[in-house]
Amino acid sequence: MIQLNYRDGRPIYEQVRDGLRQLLVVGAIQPGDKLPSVRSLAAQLAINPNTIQRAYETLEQEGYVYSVPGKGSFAARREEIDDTRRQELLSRLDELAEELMYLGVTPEEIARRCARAAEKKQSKEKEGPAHD
Amino acid sequence: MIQLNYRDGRPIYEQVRDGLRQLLVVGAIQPGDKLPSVRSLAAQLAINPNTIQRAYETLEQEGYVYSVPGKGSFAARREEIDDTRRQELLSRLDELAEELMYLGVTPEEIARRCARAAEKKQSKEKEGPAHD
DNA sequence: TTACTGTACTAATACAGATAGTACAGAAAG
DNA sequence: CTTTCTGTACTATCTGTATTAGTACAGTAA
Repeated sequence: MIQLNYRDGRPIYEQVRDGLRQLLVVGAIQPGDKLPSVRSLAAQLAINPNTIQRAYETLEQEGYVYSVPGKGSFAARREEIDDTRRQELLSRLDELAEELMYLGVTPEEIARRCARAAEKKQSKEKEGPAHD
Repeated sequence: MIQLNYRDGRPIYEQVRDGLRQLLVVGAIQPGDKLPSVRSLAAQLAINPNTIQRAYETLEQEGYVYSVPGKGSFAARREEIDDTRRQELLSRLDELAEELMYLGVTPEEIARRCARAAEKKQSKEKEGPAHD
């Protein structure tokens, strides 16, 4: 489900967080789906449950998941995701585009790559149940 | 010249590295220009020279600057910058666009932001001397 | 020579990531 | 109710790394 890389300089909890977010973005985990429990995922990845919990905490702050004590953690609907995450990504996009153009990449090339990513997403898109 | 933020979780040498790279990208530092020496910049920012040196090392690996013992560190020409940096940025762009569209941002909006960044760059662009 | 430059070490400190262990409360199923 | 799962909270401990401090060497230029 998630691949850890101990040689990577990034902390484990960040790798778990980014890995789970990626599963949500590509649709491997649908809105409303139940995520693995803190303890089960920790056992599966052979790491400490506290590390998993930290990853879930940050994902909950971003709005990607919500947790219910005693029940579990679940994938949120896209509409529920906090706008601050969107704004942060847009800021990163500006910096990224600016540096890419300094390196000689044309705006057309950048737009082309974004469009290609758009095609990859249109092949999915289903409806997930609400969580109320 | 560079603003340090000790509350930020990022290491100081990363803040220095990113700050210098930003100065290069926006054209505040032109190709061929001499960068402040390791010791002077360290004194200016009130940090240890070793921290500055580490920032310069990584910028040199990326190809943005080159250092000559006894003379100083200089901004490289854009053509000299290693292609691995370009490829890494393009990969990040793909992930960024994918998540942004998951959050409801349209490809048109993404392209519009990139175009705006392009306009900001066209107002500069001069010629810097070579370093041979 | 003198003073600057980059570079390369070592040692010590401080902080964050990660583990281990324990504990508590809510939810679901027997 | 009991059992078992769930998320959550807290402390203690170990480890790696960021950072500082200090020293040293070689190349460059006035």
